[in-house]
Amino acid sequence: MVTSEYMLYSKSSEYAIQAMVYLAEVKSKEPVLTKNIAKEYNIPYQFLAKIVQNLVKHRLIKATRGRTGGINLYQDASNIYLNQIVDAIDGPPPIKEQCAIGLDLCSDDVPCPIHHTWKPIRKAIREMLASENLEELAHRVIEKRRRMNS
Amino acid sequence: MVTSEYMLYSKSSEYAIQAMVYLAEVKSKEPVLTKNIAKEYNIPYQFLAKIVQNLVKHRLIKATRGRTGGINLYQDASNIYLNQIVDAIDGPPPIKEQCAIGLDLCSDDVPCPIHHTWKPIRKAIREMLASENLEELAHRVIEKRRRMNS
DNA sequence: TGATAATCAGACATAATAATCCCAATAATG
DNA sequence: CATTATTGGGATTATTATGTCTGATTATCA
Repeated sequence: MVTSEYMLYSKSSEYAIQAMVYLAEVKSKEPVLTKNIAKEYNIPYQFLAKIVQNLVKHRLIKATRGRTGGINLYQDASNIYLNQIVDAIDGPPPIKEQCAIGLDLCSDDVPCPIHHTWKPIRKAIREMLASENLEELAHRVIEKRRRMNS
Repeated sequence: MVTSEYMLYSKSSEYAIQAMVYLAEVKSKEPVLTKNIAKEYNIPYQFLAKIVQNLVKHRLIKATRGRTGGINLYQDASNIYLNQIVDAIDGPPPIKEQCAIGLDLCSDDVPCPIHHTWKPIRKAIREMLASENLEELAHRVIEKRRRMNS
């Protein structure tokens, strides 16, 4: 296999995050073209268009149809967190905690072999996704650009 | 999509870990049947057989062919760590650190938007996989069984 | 030595994810 | 009102991960 790294979410979610960070970054009142976002981040346009449709359904993005159409954030960037995006695209996390090693039945009482090590890490990941909002992320992207061009 | 949880390794690696924990658990001098492991953990037999072949090539398991054949750990369970198994099946981790958000170019100097939050978590995952050895895991599986039957 | 039972190896099949295509619906503009 | 440029949405294709089949090879045992 050719796993690159630990997977926190699907490719679709990754693209969704990138697109929404872009929207937060440009802060445009005017609708932004999905096409342009796709070009900017090298995302296959048609594929991103599909993902955007999904984000619209979940009211994370609002779309304007027609000639001068495009997309915008549905609400203020500071109110949108990564986990909302991931949940919209990949679906919400499972109710029951999953055993990292794939053994069914795994709880605090009857833990799987790596339960106690894995649990705090999973918690950290969840908290990371739940604490990062688009406005912060956009700021950092801008900062990153600045550094790279200096 | 239907992502269940954060993916630390492929399904193949998961099965590989389960099989090797089983071997560590039974501590049999005699070769153990792949078929029995598959049955015990509900792993598709033919698929597990493939994975086992791979583990043999990477000298994590030794196989005995012929009528009384089967598989055993290549070395003592206390010397085998999870990351070795995952690396054998999924391949070693990438040289360059990957950006969790899929933006290329991401380093301590020019970090991606979630670089500082993600980095310590990734480190924790790596350390978890590098610190858990099969003997420990096997002990805990046995302990788990005991609790479940009481 | 033939029957049996295991791994080995490569081709094949299925399912999930990722990506593409095509056209309808919508809306601005000359 | 025709043209143009956008999103909407269903069908299709491509790629990758997962799983299966079949036969060869190896070794034991009656």
